[in-house]
This record gives sequence, C-alpha cells and structure tokens, in this order.
Amino acid sequence: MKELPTVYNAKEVEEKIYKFWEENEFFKADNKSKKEPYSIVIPPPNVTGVLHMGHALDETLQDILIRYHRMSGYEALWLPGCDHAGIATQNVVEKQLAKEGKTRHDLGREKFIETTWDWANTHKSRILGQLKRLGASFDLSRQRFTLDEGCSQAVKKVFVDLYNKGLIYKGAYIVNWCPRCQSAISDIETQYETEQGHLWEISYPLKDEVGAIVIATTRPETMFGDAAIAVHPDDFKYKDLIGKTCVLPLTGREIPIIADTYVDRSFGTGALKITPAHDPNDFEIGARHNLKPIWVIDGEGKMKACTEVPKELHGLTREEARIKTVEMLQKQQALLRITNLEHNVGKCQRCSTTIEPLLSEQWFVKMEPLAKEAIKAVKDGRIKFIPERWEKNYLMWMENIRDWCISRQLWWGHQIPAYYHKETGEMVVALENPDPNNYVQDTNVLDTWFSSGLWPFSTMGWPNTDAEDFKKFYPTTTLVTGFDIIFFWVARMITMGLEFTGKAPFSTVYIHGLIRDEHGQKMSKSKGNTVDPVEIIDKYGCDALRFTLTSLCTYGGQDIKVSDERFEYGRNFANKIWNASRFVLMNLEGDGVESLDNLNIADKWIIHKLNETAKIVNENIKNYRIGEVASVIYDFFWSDFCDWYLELNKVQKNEGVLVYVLKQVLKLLHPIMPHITEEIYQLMPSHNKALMLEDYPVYNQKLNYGDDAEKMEFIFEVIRSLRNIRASFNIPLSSTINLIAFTGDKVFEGAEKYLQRLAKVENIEYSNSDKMPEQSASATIGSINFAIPLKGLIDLNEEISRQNKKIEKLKAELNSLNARINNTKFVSSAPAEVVEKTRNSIAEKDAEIKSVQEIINNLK
RNA sequence: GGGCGUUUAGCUCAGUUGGUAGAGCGCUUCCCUUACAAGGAAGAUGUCGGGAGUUCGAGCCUCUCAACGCCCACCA
Repeated sequence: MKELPTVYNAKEVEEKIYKFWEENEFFKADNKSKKEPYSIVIPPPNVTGVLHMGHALDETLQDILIRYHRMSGYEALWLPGCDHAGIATQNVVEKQLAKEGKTRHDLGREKFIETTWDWANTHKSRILGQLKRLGASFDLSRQRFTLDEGCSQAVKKVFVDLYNKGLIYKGAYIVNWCPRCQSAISDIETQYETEQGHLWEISYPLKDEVGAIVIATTRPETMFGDAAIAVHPDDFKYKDLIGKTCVLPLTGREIPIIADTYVDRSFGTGALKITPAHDPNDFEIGARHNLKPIWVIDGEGKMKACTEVPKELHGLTREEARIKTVEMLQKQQALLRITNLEHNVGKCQRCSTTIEPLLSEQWFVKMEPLAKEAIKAVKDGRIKFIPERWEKNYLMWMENIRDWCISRQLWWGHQIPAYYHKETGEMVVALENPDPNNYVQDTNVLDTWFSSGLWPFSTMGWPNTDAEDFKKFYPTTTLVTGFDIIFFWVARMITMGLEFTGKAPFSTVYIHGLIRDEHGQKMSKSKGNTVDPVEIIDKYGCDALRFTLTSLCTYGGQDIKVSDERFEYGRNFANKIWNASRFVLMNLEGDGVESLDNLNIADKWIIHKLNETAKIVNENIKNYRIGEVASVIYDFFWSDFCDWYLELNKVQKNEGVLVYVLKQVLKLLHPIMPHITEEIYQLMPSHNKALMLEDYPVYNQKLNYGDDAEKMEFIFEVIRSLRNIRASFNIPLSSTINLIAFTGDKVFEGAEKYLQRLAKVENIEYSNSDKMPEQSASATIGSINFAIPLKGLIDLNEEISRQNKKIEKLKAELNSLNARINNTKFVSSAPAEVVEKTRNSIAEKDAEIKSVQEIINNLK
C-alpha cells in the first residue's frame, strides 16, 4: 500500500475521480434498459449565469437522488442543459455592445442573434463545466438547450396547436412594459416594491361654467392621456357633475365626467382621472365607457411628441415630466394639495426599472382552461409536492390564474410562428412560413418560460412520441427546485405537460429552501454577500460542500443560511473519513476481502448498527428527508465506527468485518460524498469496477444482532463511567486501575480486553459481597455496582458529593415517574406498553437508587 | 386585504403518528496515546416566544397575543 497523506487532498482526488467516471461513461443512461426508469431533468440554469450556491444545493440534491436510484437498481437519467434566458441574456449582450458604443440596432437582428449565440455557447460550456465541479452525474450526451433545434420544434408545435385550439390569442391590452428592456413582461415578472410617493390633487375646471372637479393622482404626468374623470355614481358630492365636461389644465382638452362604481369614494378626493392607455384599471373602465385611449408615454418611458402633450414636455422621461408637470400646474394654481403616500410600484424582475403599464398589442395564453387539469392533477395526487404546504400555494395561484402575456419585443428567443402577408396583412399561424416571398414572420419572440415549460418532454424527443428517450424516461420522476419558481416554471410544466402529453411531467415536486447569507439576507451580487460555491470547493472540497449543504436541509424546506465557516463541518467529516479509511487500509494483513465469519461481540454490534443505519437511510431518502440521511450516516461513521469500533479493533481485529463495514458505509455515503467514497473504494484491495455502480445497502433481517448489541452498549457504559472517574480524580491513563463488579454474573466475559485497552483496567474481580473496599470510587450501571479501589488517590468528600449528585438526579426522575404511575387516570388511559415501560423504568431507577445509596453508606 | 413560515442551549439549527429535550460551533478540564489536533477523553448549559385550552401526559394538537420574515393581490 502506497503512502497516503494524513490530510485529505480533495482537489486532486475530485478531479481524478470525476474524470474516471466520465471516461467510463458511467453517467450515460440506456433507453433500452429493462430496468425501471428514474429520471430527472435539471432546472436549466441561465446561460448568462455563473454557478451560485442555489445551484450547488439544487444540483447536489438531484445528484443524491440520481446516484441513490442508480445504485438501487433503476435506470437513472439525469438530463442536463441550459436555458437561453431571453431577456437576461439579451441584456448582458447589449451591455457588452454598449461598452463598444454600439446598440443591437447597429448590428441588425441577424448579426445580433449570431453574436448572442456565440456568447451563449461559450457560457453554456462554462456553466456546465462548473456544474461538473459539483460532482454532477448527469448524462452530458443528452445535454439540451431551450433554443436548440429540438426544443424549437416543440415550441412551434405547442404554439400552433394552442393557437388552433383558441388558447393563444393576440390582442391589445394593458401589459407591464419595461422601458429599459423595451418589452412587455408578464405579471409574475413584475415585482412590487413599496415606495414613498405623493398624492397630488389637481383641479380640472368645468367647461362653460364656474367650478372645478379635483382629482387625486400619484402620476400627474399621465394626465395628458386622461380620457375622462370618473366618480362613484352614488357620491352626492359629485352627483350633479356626472355627464358634464371638464377641461384638462395645461392643454385645455375637454374630457367627460363619468360615473363608475369602481371608484372608491373615500380615497383621495373621490374623483379619479382615467388614463386608459397607461393604467390597467383605467383601461377596464375606459373599455366599459368606450373611451378612446391616448398614448402619452412611449416605449422608452419618454413623453410622446404628440398634440396632447405640452411641447415643453416632449421627449422628457417620465420622472422629468412629473416634476415639470407639477411645476406647470403650480404656476397655474391648478395644484391644490400634495400629501405623502406610501404605495407599491411595479418593477422589472430583470432590471428593476419601474414598469410602465402600457396598452399594446401582444400575444396571450388563455390559462383558465389549461389550469383545470393542472389543478386536478395535484388534487388527485398524480403530482405530489414535498413539503406538502406548497400545494396550497400552487393551487391558490392556479385557481386565480390570469392570462399569460407571452410575447416579448426582443430578438433573442423563439420567434413567434405567425406570418403576415406583406400586402394584405393576413395572418397565418403555422410551423413554417407558408411563402417566404410574400409573408414575413412576427418580429416578437416568446417569453423564455414558454420553452422551459416544455422542458421535461421537449428534451426527450417530443413531438416525436416514438422517440426512445420519450418512451423510456417520460414522464420524469422527481422535479427538484426552489419555491421561487413554482409559478414561473413548475406550474407551466404541469399545464403544458398535461395538455400535450396527457401525463403529468413528474410525480413529485421536491421543493427545497433558498440559500441565504449568514444574516438571513438573500444573496445578491449587488449586495456583495454572495458565497461562491467554486471558491468553497477550492477551499474545502466539493464533497465537503455537498455534505454541509445536505446536512442543512430540513424536511420543512426551511431556507438555509451559509457562511464560509459552515463548510468546515463537511471538510472535517471528509478528513475523518479519509483518516479512518487510511487506518483500515494501512493495517490490512490479509487479502482485504470482506467476510462475516467468526463474529465477536464488537463485530455483531457494529454490523447491527450498520444494518439499522441502512434501514433509516433508505427510509429517509424515500421520504425526502435528506438532511436526516446526512446526520444518521455522520453519527454512525464518527461515533460508532471511528470512536468505538476502530478502537475495539485495535484490541481484537476482524479484518473481514472491518472491510465489510467500511465498504458498506462508503456505499451509504456515496450519493452525498461521491468523490472521497469512490477514491477510498478504489484504494481497497478488493473491489469491483466502481463504487457508484455498486448496490446500495438495504436492511437485512439476518444481520439483526440486537441482544449482542445491547451487551456491547453495556460495556461502553462501563467504560464511560471509568473514564469519568479518571477525569474526576485526575487519574492519568498511565496508571492502571482494578475493577470490582458486585455481581455473580460474569458480565464482562469476552470483553475484558476492551476494558483493559480502553479504560486501562488491569484486573477484574466479581464479588458477591456488598462490602465496598476502603477508599474506592464507584459506579452504578443498570443496577450493578462497581468499585474502583483508589487508595491514596481518592478524595472522600469529592466522591460523596459525586454520588449524592447522582442520587439526587435519580430521585427527581423517579419522583416524576411515580407521580405518573400513581395517577389512576394515567394507568387507565395510557396505552398498556407505555404503562409497562413506566413501571420498568421505576423498577430500574429504584434499583439504581438503592445501589447508589449502598455506595454512599459504605463511604461513610 | 388574503395566505404561509419562523420563534428550542451563548450562536446556527434538528426534533417523523403527543410518552422523561438533541447536533455542530463556542465554552470548561485533561491529552500531540504512531488513523485523524480538521483529532481524542470527560463535562457544563434549556420555566422549548407569552397566555389559555384539550389530554393521564404538550416542544409537538386547538385558540389567542407578540416579534420577525416571505408570498399573493393591488385603491388612483
């Protein structure tokens, strides 16, 4: 055996091992396999992105599930890929062009898309490279991209079909418009932020008579687009004004005063200006009253140079125009009052620019009919959310679903397959351009989530339903993601999957928490509080990162706070694994083959413990209690295997069992810490091709050695007591002690050597008397008393106080148990086994108290 | 306005059908015992946010109050 370093070198091992797996194509799934399929599609990271801690968690959990199922006899496919991320990517490329003083218009659409493709390809391989550093066992031969040929075919097919079913329509509605992206965005891409604003009260004089109507608005600059003033029909203040005409200050345009129940009499002045082209509610009211929308703000968020807008304002931004408008109103004394108002302002998810509600012609998906089945699928259990509470969240959104604006005024994305006749303008929606000479394609592209919504089946060969992958691996099994994209992505996959394949695209949605910084803040580059997973991997190792993240996952899916130092936990564990394994390997004398022959009590104990651990681990993985899996294995490895079993082996070695237990625990741990476990496995003298291809350990009834395990635990208790006594009386390990057990049973039979080694016990004596030798320390385990003669070493008072402390604790416990058993209601209502258990506890405590009392009496 | 989550040891958090509170870090004492000081041994620490209720029994169930956080809807 070659010399192994005392400190685990994660970086070197991880690189080597990953290469080993890749070169052997162990990640490749076989669609012709007879094994039951288990498949996951990756939530495709944005090509713009750099790997962040959220990915690290998400990918780790998926890899654990994939590796576990691969080892458990499934044909496991983890399909990787990236999302073209429409707006996000276009933004980044445009920013880069801006550095060269160019805009996308300087390049033209074709050239711009070409540039973006280059950019995307570079970043695609970069992010996949980073994902590999996480140890991801995905099948790169099946790597997909939302904008690749296959996905694009699926997108077109879905669009055309939905259109033909009447579920996609085009029309002029108010949409959320981002003036910076210069595109419409969907409702859920608009995020509201509370801002301190003002409520301006503006007086609109009546036409041809004395008097005025005062309206209140937070956006005075939109007044030029006013098409009416609305009041509540029952509002006595304004009753006489309904039907009259008033005059817009500054421009003199005449608008009617109308009545609509939408108006809240108690808010502001009770009179509402109606701007149908720039406010969603006003649009609705305008439609009810046949008002003509007037556009006064353009796509860049600047005041239009139209007759309705005063010349002074032409070309000003919304913000500039607001100030200027207020000034002008003040000069005319039309501004009556300004009050502060906290209100919510819509922001673009991608660039935080204030959204301009804008009336424009866009494409929409009619969601309600699609949502029906998507609701049913979750309600009837075809799709299960873990944790369950997210179901409620999903259902609430689905049940109140609104139409989805899918057209974006971008260049990067799936161009909408609608074609217009150059002369007549006639529109054809079709997979291909019916006649490129006479028809031009719609210039809009689709929302990036439209194509991600098809991801589970567009990546499997659909629309070709005969595709081998589609037949074998669709529907997928589990979807792993964070709750932040349930609406954006999960909901859309479910609706689209059901509509186009007739099947739920996955049966379980496993929702984990979000990664936060050590103060619980969301990580973001602008805040500068990010923890970079690649840096963590460099510093602590990938397995350490994976183990730490995994151990922090709770069943409830709580958010996870991380800081650099937290990863020491995983690193220390990796190092422990390394050294324990190194110890086993260094001391091999035989052939290093595992065997379960000639079991001694220590062997039976560890085999029993291992078997129990395997049982719990399997149960917990199946129930998505992944954090529990990590901690159960950690405890077994560190406490049972290292702290006890390896120490016991120093006394009496059973190499076959040692190798067996190590190998089994490596298998158990492999899904979480794949590199280190594979490396050690490969270093073992006897092994097969790869650990990742081994069978995952399961519970084996034949390996249940409960009784022996209990005996062993008794020995451990004794050893702990002896160590405690040594510590109390400062007896160094260099001086041996003698042990007297006050029992006729040879309770240490076969374990004497362990006491000798682990507690430095020189001689064991059994005694039927109850006479404590002078000057001894003593212990009580169960009801058996032990004495350790310590002539000249013991402080009698110290020992009496030690024993008194113990008896006090026991008495308190006994009292509470007695109180319970003396309660007749407890005896009559509690289950028999609980009563029984309580009685046993009382008996044990009683005996123990008596034993300790005896000791105390003897001391005096 | 509607919904959800959190509150447990100094810190970060576990706690799976209600049955005598756990981990890691930190802290105290001792130990470089040739697998590991990124380690070993021994130890201390909790009216489980407040209050009420159900129950023989509540960290866990019900109600209520408080604090913090998130999501949805958006009244100009």
